Amino acid sequence: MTATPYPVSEIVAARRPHRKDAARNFDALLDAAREAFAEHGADAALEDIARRAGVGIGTLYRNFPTRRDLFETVYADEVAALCEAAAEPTDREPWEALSAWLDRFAGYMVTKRAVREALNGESDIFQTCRESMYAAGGPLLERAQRAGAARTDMDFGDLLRLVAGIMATTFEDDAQRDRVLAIALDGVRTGR
Amino acid sequence: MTATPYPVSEIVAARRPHRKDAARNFDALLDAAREAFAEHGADAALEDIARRAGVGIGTLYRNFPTRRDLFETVYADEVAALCEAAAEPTDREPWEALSAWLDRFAGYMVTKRAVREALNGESDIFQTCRESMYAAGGPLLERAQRAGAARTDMDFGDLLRLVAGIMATTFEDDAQRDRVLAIALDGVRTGR
DNA sequence: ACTCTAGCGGAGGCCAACCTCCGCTTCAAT
DNA sequence: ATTGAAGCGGAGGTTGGCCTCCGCTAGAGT
Repeated sequence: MTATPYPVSEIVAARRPHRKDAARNFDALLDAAREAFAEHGADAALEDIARRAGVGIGTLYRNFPTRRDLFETVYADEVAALCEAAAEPTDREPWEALSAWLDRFAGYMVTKRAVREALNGESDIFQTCRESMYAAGGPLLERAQRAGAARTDMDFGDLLRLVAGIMATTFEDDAQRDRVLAIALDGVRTGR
Repeated sequence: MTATPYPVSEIVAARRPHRKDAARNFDALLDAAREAFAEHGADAALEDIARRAGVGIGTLYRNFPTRRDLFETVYADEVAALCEAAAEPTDREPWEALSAWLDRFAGYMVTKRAVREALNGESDIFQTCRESMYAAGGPLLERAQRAGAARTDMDFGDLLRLVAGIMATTFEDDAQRDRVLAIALDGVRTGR
């Protein structure tokens, strides 16, 4: 529970209202939106989100004047959590540490696909998210590369997209997804 | 131009009307839909598709009573073309032949993402498509495996999803996409 | 306790896309 | 050439999500 170590964490904090009831509604809306986007994709009905959160549609629009606003905030909130996960100190092997974080990243991406494609890269917030993400996860790859455990002709962006792409696909079952992800990561790993 | 070598080819052929004007409209609608789906995703407006095709909305609904019908037919049409590409005889090395076909597959998937996610696996036609696809492309992988050029602890389905997932993601530029795809395929390749 | 203001909620107008329906047109079989 | 049936198209009713607006509620400072 450290204080906003990444710029992306500020994005949500800055929007959160001060009054108690308003803050509660804000949180409820964010939760409801996350859930609805995961379930129905990017074009989930805003009225449904308000209903899930137990607030009026007016309250939703006050907090998030546009659909895009809501997307951005949900997304930033997720990314902030992910960054904090990467920052937690670990005593694991370089490859293990990287691979464990990628698993976590993969888990988030399963539900975040819809949001990502809706914002489609044309957002300021996107830039901030990317920076925070790189700051948080990049060192994990670099450490693995220095240890000779990961190929050096790729960068962290390549790696994220590789994993994100695989997670965005539907598989027959989780076993197949894991198998495919493992094969792809075999292309990344060196030594061993 | 051989006669419907794969079951999937029958799907479209069976729907195509016999009267000359009707057949022309059917083809125009399919083209327009393919284009619209690639451009606007799965929720392209049907009225817009009819307009592109230069036919009335009534004609669209007569040929494709539901949105799903249209999706399925467009998708089946694409898959049929892809299967024919795999069946063309080649004198290339096993790995080269596989890899070249996967490139073609990748190209199709770029635009087909929307359709795939809309049908979301819950379609009879999907099953037929998969069978034809496996019949067409599976031998390419098997040949590479027998030649010791591809790992044997994966099947053709794993491979397709690996490629499909990567192609479904957005990249900074085509170079990054190619780089990432190459890394992933390094995980598949053996020997060399 | 009092006040005053930030915040609440949902009725209702707007609009865009869906889909039906039916009078007109065009094909092709005889 | 005739004719009847297959096909055409788009007007318009229907649905459902979007967003505004304003009278009411309840938090927080004094």
